[in-house]
Amino acid sequence: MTTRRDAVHDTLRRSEGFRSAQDVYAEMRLHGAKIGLTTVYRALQALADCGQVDVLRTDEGESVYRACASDDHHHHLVCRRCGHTVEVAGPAVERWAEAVGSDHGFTEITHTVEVFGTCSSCSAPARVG
Amino acid sequence: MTTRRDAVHDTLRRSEGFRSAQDVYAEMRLHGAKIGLTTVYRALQALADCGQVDVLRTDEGESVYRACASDDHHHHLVCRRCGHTVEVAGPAVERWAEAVGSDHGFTEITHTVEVFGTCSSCSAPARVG
DNA sequence: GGAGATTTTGACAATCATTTTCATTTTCTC
DNA sequence: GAGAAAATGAAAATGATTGTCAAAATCTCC
Repeated sequence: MTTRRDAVHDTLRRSEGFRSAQDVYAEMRLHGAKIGLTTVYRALQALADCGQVDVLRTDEGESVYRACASDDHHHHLVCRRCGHTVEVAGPAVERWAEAVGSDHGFTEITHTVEVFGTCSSCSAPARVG
Repeated sequence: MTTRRDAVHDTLRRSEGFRSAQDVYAEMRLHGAKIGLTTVYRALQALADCGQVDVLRTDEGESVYRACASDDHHHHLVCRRCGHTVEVAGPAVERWAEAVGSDHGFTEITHTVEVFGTCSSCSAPARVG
């Protein structure tokens, strides 16, 4: 039974940036979906576990999810204003992380890399008057 | 008045890896310090605000702090087992992040980069028998 | 088609790090 | 010292997330 999970996945796919569980829940309820918050959390976790969605932690400690287009390992360039997200590859970074780790005798190296900025739309000067 | 803050900072400096506020608080109390949890939180935040300690978020959403040797921008190679931490520079990564951002029209670019692994001590085969 | 087993769901309570509140204490400032 | 301003901390509040458990949905085998 994946109806609920699919519904959650769909909601996420319709979103542009990263969304929190509470966001997803609110949006689904808004559109009339009959689903509980607990189920949204479980679906999101399940999706994250099987790699179908990416997870990030906000500065406030909230987990946010995104249904990314790319299945491959990639990173995110996220607008800190509107949340607009671009998936980016960074082979150089992958190699760097691996090298840094093994240089220091570390094994089973993983890394987290996220880039934040203000996207062009958001950095456009606010209309005055 | 910075007595408390200094005490917190000192405790952190004596630690090898990243420590949570609760950790720091427990350790200080253990050593007889008379300080409240609230104050530890406040001191840690203040130290982080003025860049005297680095902050990370664990997978569990806990904030962990570290008094780093380097004042300059740097990243961390953290042992996921024992927490042993190495401060590493990554000029190539800085440039990459900047380039990725501006390529997509983003400004005011920041980034988070952390590398995790198992350090040599921890990956040594466990003694059997 | 149906009985019973299994899984999923979701309302509610519990957890837990962190933050607020607010009265008390400490530390200036003059 | 007196009074103002800042720091402290105990306890309550917050808020995301997780656990509980009974009800509902679904599957399985006859």
